[in-house]
Amino acid sequence: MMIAEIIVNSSAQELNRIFDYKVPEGYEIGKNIDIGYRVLVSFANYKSLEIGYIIGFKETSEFKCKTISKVCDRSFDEKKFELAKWMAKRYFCNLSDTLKLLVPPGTSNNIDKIKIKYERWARLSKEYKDVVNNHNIENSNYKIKSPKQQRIIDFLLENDEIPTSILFDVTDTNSTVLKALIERGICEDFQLEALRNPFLTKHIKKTSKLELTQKQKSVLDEIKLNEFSEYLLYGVTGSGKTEIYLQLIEKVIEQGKTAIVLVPEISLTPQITDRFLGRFGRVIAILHSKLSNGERFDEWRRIQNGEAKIVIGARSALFAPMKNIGIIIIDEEHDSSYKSETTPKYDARDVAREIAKSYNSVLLLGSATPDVRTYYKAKNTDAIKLLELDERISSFGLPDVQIVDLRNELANGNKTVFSNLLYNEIKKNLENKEQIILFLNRRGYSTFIMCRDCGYVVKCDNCDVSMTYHITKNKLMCHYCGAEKKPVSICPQCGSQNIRYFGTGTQKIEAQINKVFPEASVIRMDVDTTSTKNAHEIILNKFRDEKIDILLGTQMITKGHDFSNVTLVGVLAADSSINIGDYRAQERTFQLLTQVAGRSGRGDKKGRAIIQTYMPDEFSIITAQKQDYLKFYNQEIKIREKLNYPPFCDIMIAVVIGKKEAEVIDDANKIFDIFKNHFEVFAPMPAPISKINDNYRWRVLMKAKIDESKIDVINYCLADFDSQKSKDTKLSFDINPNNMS
DNA sequence: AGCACGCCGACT
DNA sequence: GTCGGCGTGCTC
Repeated sequence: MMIAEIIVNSSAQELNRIFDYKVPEGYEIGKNIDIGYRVLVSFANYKSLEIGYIIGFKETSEFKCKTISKVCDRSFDEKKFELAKWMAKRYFCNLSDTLKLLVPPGTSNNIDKIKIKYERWARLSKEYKDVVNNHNIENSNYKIKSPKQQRIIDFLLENDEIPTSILFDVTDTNSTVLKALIERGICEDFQLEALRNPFLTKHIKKTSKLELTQKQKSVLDEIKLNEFSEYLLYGVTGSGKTEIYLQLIEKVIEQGKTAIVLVPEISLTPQITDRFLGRFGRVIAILHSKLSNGERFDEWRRIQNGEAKIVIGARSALFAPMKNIGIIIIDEEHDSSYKSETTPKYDARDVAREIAKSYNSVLLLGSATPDVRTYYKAKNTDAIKLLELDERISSFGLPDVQIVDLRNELANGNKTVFSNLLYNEIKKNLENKEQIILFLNRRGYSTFIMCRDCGYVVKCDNCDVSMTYHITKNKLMCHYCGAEKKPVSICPQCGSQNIRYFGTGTQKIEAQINKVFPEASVIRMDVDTTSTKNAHEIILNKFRDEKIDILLGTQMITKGHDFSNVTLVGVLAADSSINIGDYRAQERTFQLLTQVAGRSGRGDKKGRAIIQTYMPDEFSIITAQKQDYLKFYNQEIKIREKLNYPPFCDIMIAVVIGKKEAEVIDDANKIFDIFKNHFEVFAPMPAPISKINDNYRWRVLMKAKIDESKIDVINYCLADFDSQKSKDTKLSFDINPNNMS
């Protein structure tokens, strides 16, 4: 009697354990059943069968076991299983939550929903071909009178087998004509598995290896394949990082290995995928959130059967069923999309490191503006090797960046969103038929209080963090230490009463452009205009091909696009990212501004960028003007050290969520009591968004330097809390989350 | 979690 | 009487 150990597909904490089931007759381990197989089992008194995953076998069980109802496909191998176990522990979630990542996305809850797609093909019958080969057509009963039928036969003689959709298209016929031929025994039709193609139909220029500069060559030589090591490739925008990726992957493929390339939310960067497609063709699979479930399923299958050797995708592409991974590349490694905000709340960079270790392969992080934590680690430890590319390949170098102090504009009576300088430069570009990108960072919902005369922003006395206005309490609060202040109506710095909260959206700007520059054509790109499939690509292609004058957008326009005719970039307000109430505010501002400025002057003309701001003295803005990452880093790291922020510690955030505020507060206090014995814990306080969907949210913030042993302590504390907590509350727990909840 | 069982109040 | 509200308990 063989017993299989099974994890059921439920994220309920209570069911986060192994259940034993009998293996049905006729199954043999290693042959048609193994660790990683997906099964259907009868579970509790559920009406329908439950999905489960086999994670082990044994001879006997202390329970009287039910038998597995159905053995499905194999979802993961043992290496992936080890990874799932590691992740469940490292990210404090159920094994079923991490196992779910290993099956094709969209199939974890319903296996039968996605089906293999079939396509109808046509060919000539063997009998007919025989007759043709013996030149007996004229004498046979296969003589054709209909010209349409003749066209199909001629085409099939040329092409052997062909999907009917193409056949009908080329020969201008239809299925009735084919049907007649089939009835006469001349043609046959058959079904073939079809793969859905996620690429927008377009021709991609085949590209070949570029000649590397001396700097690129030495970087390439420093990366040693076939052993685990982690590298940070710090290279200024336009320094040729992508070509290094391409040549590394080429080497890896030559060795018969595979490669994973992560990019930030891939649908935003068609240019990167085009470049990979142009070099490698369809050995590339692509995985991202905008794919339909069917497309994703097919890409997954192409990877599984070995047809695809290179995967490009968002963070979840790490879990594609690749074998023999030779390199993992994470482009724009500082991007926040690499950190998952939903369970399991993993950081793709940590998971990638774990995978690279298990395959003895290389992890390469690339960025022009590395995460301060990554750069610190590369600079101060042996864990990451630092590689640098400090020259832009374009002969014009980095764009000229000018800063406009919006306080002066206001003082001079200019109440529009365009400073005089930006207005004039836009005019110039419109006259010269050169394109413009305008960027507005509308990120976040947090409002902030600022003096329009002197630029003063209310900050917490204890932390270097701007304070957020809480309307329910009518108070300003610090999201880090919980300090409160009364809202100010008079500027404490200059005494002005001209105090306002800010928030302007791209739509408003679009209307203003139409008014101020009626002669210009504008295309807007933000969440509202890119909800449909391939919308990003369509908008960007339109901007490029139809020579639209101005591209206006949020974050999403900053990533990896290469428009040679863009010579002016305008940042309408650089402040909104500084005042987001987060210790990473300066870092994000610097990254954003550097990236957006880098969009300018990528062709054969010198680029310019204009940054409008109320805070021209902020070091993130000053260093972004010179695009001087090292100067920014050196200043930022000092502040982080002084205030004990990452990389000098890690920040843990526990949020208790529930309908009854008293229970929520009670549980938040329990968290505080349990964790205070092991960590530096701040007193519970309402989360910055204190109520969502009628659920109260209280937050407990902690600081600690996290290592493997601390992970054990946290797991122990969480289990302790779980045994004490109210049934009606939920806990969200995350280390170094993107936002402070 | 998801589902049934079971114990009390309101309604044709 | 019984329909149905949701509190309780179990899942190999």
